[in-house]
Amino acid sequence: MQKNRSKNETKRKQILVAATELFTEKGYAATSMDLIAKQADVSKQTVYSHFGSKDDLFAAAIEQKCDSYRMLDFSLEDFSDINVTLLEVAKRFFTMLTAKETLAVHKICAYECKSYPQLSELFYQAGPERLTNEVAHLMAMLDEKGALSVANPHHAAVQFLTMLKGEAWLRIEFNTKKQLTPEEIDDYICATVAMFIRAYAPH
Amino acid sequence: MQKNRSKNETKRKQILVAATELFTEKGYAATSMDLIAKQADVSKQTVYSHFGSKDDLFAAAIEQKCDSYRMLDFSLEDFSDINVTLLEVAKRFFTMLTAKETLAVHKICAYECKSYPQLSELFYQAGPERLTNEVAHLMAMLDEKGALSVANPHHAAVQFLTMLKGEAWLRIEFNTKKQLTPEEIDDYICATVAMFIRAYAPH
DNA sequence: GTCTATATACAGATAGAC
DNA sequence: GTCTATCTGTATATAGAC
Repeated sequence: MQKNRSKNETKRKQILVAATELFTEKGYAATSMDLIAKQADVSKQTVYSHFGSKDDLFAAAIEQKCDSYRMLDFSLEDFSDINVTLLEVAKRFFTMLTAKETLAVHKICAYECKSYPQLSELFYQAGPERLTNEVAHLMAMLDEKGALSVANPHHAAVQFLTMLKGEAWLRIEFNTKKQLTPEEIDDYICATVAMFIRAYAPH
Repeated sequence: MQKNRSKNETKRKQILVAATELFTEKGYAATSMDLIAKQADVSKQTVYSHFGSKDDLFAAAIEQKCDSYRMLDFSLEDFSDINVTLLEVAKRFFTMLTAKETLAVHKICAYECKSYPQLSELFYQAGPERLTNEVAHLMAMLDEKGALSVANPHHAAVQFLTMLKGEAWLRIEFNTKKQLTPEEIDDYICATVAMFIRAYAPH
C-alpha cells in the first residue's frame, strides 16, 4: 500500500510539473490534456483520475506556484548605508520580477482573472501585496532611524517598487524586439534609488 | 457597384466592431467565429470572405485599436504652475490607463505577445513608448525653464509614469476583491506628484 | 456578396480491460 | 491505479445555392 501510495504521488507530481510548465508557457486554452499527459509520461485517464478536470488541474498548478512565492524572503541585515540597502532591495526585487517564470504566472493570472478570480487574488497576495508590505515595513524602519523622512510608508513602498519596474519590465512583458541591456537597466535602477532618496531625504 | 461597395464596408465594419469587442472581452481562444458572426449579425461565411481567417481578423481588430491610441493627445498649454501641470498630466494618464478598453487591449497583447509579436510591438509603440516620449519632452522643457532640474528626461518620464500606476492599477489588472476608492487614488496621485517634484526640485 | 449546410479536426471527458 | 479506445461536443474552415 505504501508502495502504491508512493507511486501515486510520483505520477501526481509528474503531472503537476508538466501542467505548470505547459500552462505558464502556452497559456490555458492552448494547453491540451493530451499534451500534459504526454509530457508527464502518463495516460490521459491518469491525469483525470488525479485531478478531475482541466480546470482543477489548472487551479492546482497555479496555486502551487503562488505558494512557492511565499517562501521568498527579502529581509536584510545591514542598514548602515541607506543607499546600499535600497540598492540591494531594488536589485533583488527586479531580478525576481523579471524571472521568466514569475512573468509567466503574472501574465496568466492577469489574463484569466475573470475566469479564475481566486487565482489572481492568490497571486496578488503572495506577490505584490506581500512585497509591498515588506518594503513598507522597511520604509517605516528607515523613517524611525531618521535615515529617511517617510510620512506614508505604504505610499513610499508602492512608489519605490512600481518605479523600479520601469521600461525594462514593460519591454519584457510585451516582448518587444528592442530590449534594454543589463547596463541600461543598472543605470536606471541606480538613478531611481538616488531619486527616491532625494525625494525622502530628511529635512 | 458603389452600392455594393458600401454594403461591403458596412458589414466589414460590423464584423470588426463585434470582433474587437469579443476578443478584448473574452480573449482570443474563448471567442469563436460563430459568436462573432452572430454578434455582427452576418453569416459566418461573410466573416471569412472579408477577413480570411480567425488569425487575420484578430490582427485586424487589435491593430485598429492600437491605431486609435495614436490619436490621444496629452499636450498642455499651461505651464505657470508646475504642480498643477504635472497633476493634470498624471490624472489624464491614469484615467486613460485604467479605462476598461485600454486595460483589455493591454492584457491581450501581453498575453499573446509570443504568438503575435507584431501586435504587442504595435501596442507598445502606440501606448507606452509614445507616452513616455511625450512626457520626456515635457520634462526636458521643464528643465529648460528651470522649473525642475532633470538631468535625464527619459528616466524621469519613466519614473513618473510607472509610479502613477501604483497599487490601484495592479488591483484593477488582477481584479482583486478589494479595490481602491477614488479618494485613495487621488491621495496617492497627489502624493506621488509632490514626491516627484521634491526629487527633481532645482537646487 | 451573402446565406445555409457540411466537412474535418481536435478538445475534454469517459468506458472498460488489466 | 493505470492503460487503450471511444464518445460527444464544438471549433475552424469550406462547398454550393441564390
